[in-house]
Amino acid sequence: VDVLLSIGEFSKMTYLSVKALRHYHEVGLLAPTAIDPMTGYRRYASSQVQTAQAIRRFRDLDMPIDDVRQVLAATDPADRNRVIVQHLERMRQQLERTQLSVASLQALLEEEPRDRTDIELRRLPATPALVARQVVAFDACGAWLEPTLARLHTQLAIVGLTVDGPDGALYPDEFFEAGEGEVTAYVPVRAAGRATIELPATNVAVLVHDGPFNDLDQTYGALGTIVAERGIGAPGPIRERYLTPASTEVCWPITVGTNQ
Amino acid sequence: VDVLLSIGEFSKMTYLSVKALRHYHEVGLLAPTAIDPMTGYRRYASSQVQTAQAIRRFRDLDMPIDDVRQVLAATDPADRNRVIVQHLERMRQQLERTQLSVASLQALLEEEPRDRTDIELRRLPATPALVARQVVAFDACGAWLEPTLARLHTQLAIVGLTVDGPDGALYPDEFFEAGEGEVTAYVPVRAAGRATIELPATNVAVLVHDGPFNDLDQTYGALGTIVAERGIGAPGPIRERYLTPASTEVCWPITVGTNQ
DNA sequence: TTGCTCCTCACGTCACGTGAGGTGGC
DNA sequence: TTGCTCCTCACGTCACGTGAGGTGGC
Repeated sequence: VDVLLSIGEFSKMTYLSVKALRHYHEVGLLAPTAIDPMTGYRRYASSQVQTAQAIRRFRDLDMPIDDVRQVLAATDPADRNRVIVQHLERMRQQLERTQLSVASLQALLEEEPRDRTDIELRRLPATPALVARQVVAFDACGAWLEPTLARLHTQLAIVGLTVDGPDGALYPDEFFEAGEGEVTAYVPVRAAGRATIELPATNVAVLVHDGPFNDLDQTYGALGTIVAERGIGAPGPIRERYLTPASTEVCWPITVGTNQ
Repeated sequence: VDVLLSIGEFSKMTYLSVKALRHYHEVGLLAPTAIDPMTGYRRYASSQVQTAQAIRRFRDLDMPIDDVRQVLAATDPADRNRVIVQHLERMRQQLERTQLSVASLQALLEEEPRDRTDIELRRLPATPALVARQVVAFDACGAWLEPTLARLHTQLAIVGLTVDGPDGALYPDEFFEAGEGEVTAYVPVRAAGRATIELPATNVAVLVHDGPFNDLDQTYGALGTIVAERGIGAPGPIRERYLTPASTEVCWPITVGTNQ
């Protein structure tokens, strides 16, 4: 037996507010089974309770409405599970980042800020490298960079090139200023080959960052401040060189060379 | 030495997008140190980098801008820490809820839905009780209910009244339909006293929920469906009775008594 | 008849992002 | 002069919430 329920009854049974139900109808996520042609009253079938509860649970986990729509539309249960698992995985990563972020923030609030003056002016020579370029959002960068560098190393092995120095990446201004930009991940190689590109030489101010990536902003702040104080800033992408998992060189473009 | 930075330089040093910086200026969260009167160009002092980075970290944790403003405005470090700790505590609870929610969802997707027909029609007699009423949002209810019932028990002991049955709460329709409503938490007592109120008698359909609170929606769905199928629904608040930590009676108001 | 439930429509919220159109500095 | 950075202003986005003004059913 399938009864028709008023929006109020349906609301109590699904924990969805009346406003939310009307919204889901409007955007086509969950349409009532029947609509009274005279009064416009929405009538929901009791068989819709399960679907509505699933919607609420996904929304509680901040799954976007479009994704929820996909889950519900998937006739193939494999498709459905794929979307759900993907979202739960994103959630898990999000939780992890949040926890790291909280820990880092608490440490920051307790510590004295370090005075960083150990910068070095250096000329980065032209570097042949295997590269990968991609427009990446600021928040999505970590998740992109790691597998991409791994992939480049695999390619290197296949082509028979030899690694010549630490991995790195170039970040253009708009990556920071607009929150999205074309990032270049690279692995330097000993000899140029068909698949390689030459990164141009640049003058940079370098500051080494030791510790978790979450605190990298501190090094950017310190380095950028020193460059600005000396008035030696130059246009061009910022480069990061990943010396070890716990140590990163931040290279800020400047006008003068090492001869200063 | 305190240099003035363009919005683009400042963006790179703080990981805040230019759009975000302009927004923070507009809402008065972070004003540039100087504004070029001719061009309108914003100039940020290098000493503002720390503040801006703190803002970004709080915003990364979804702290509302108004709360961030409070943190920054707090001259008293004790005040400041209180706001931060409060927010981190909210974050922690949020994470916990999310994890429970994910686990519950995964279980739900694997299990067969149970067919619940073990409902009982019952007349709840008029009940003298010590009560606490409060307008509570749906999402904030759990956090309110538990300490409130504990407080009522403390009061009881002081006044010398005797508990007479399990704790409970009344939830009016708008609590579900608008996502906020005046919830009544109560502890039944043996004899009415100056501090007690009598809950009126009602006829209800009862379904027992066993298991985590996260799955309570399933019981609401099943019970509401049965009540609707039989066409015996009546106006009035829904009552929950907390038999044990793992077992809750959901009582849905109906028109008929136990004599059906 | 009264109160209750439900309806639509327009606008608000939050924290920005998008994009048009334009200007200053080198 | 050209390209680059920066500016304002108006509107869009997302998932609803708010509130006005009104109607049907018992």
